[in-house]
Amino acid sequence: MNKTRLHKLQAAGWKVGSASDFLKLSSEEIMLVELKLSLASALKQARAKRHLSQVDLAQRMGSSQSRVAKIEAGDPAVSLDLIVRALFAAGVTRQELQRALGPKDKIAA
Amino acid sequence: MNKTRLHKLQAAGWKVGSASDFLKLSSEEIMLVELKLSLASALKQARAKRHLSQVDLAQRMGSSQSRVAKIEAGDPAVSLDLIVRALFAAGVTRQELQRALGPKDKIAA
DNA sequence: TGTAATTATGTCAAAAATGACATATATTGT
DNA sequence: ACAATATATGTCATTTTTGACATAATTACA
Repeated sequence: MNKTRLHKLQAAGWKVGSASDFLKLSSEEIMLVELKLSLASALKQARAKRHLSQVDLAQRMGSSQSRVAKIEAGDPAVSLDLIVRALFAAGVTRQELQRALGPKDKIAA
Repeated sequence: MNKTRLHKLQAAGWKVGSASDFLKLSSEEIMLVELKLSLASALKQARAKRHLSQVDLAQRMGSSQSRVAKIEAGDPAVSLDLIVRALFAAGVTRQELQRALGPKDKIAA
């Protein structure tokens, strides 16, 4: 998930200690991962609610079944873009997406 | 933004008409673009509110000033992942992110 | 006005993500 | 148990995205 970490120095030096810097970056990455997992979960629900198979959804979004499976499995090598595209393809509205970002994900029948 | 479109046929054929299929894909892509633009806007606000320069933010997220500029400019070749990472690096909470997804983006002083 | 700081734009090699495919493993209905 | 159907997992060539860098344009402030 990280890149060419700790190169820094673009303009001025130091700004943040290396230890807290490390922790900060980690926590932000954790937030992103958690966000993705929430949306992956929301996708599973949305797809189930509409009785779509992974193949169906893959067709709708111009992707493949295996990729849909990976999205729902929370595969780290899946972009947020793809997850959100899947949600939209599954018929999720922006408002529903917003709700899915909330603390408690309600399971509507 | 699209890929190897219209290859289809994974399992069964047809499922959706090509015309409405085209429109559907377009509308979903539009939704994604709009979402990105909203978040780009939210980032600009968040960064301004905290008096961070693009260089500051770039350092915080281990990226570069030019990339931050591109995020905020709504450059289509910027991933949702990067946008959200920028928001988190700018100190935006998940709850605030949720609000930013709402219909009206309130401009808090 | 100048000049320092900030932001915008373009390019590119390297890194990451993608769709497609094969195939394994459930799950469901008979 | 069997056969469909659905989902999971692994691999890989191609496409997309990335950070870095150069540099232009804009803004702020003396």
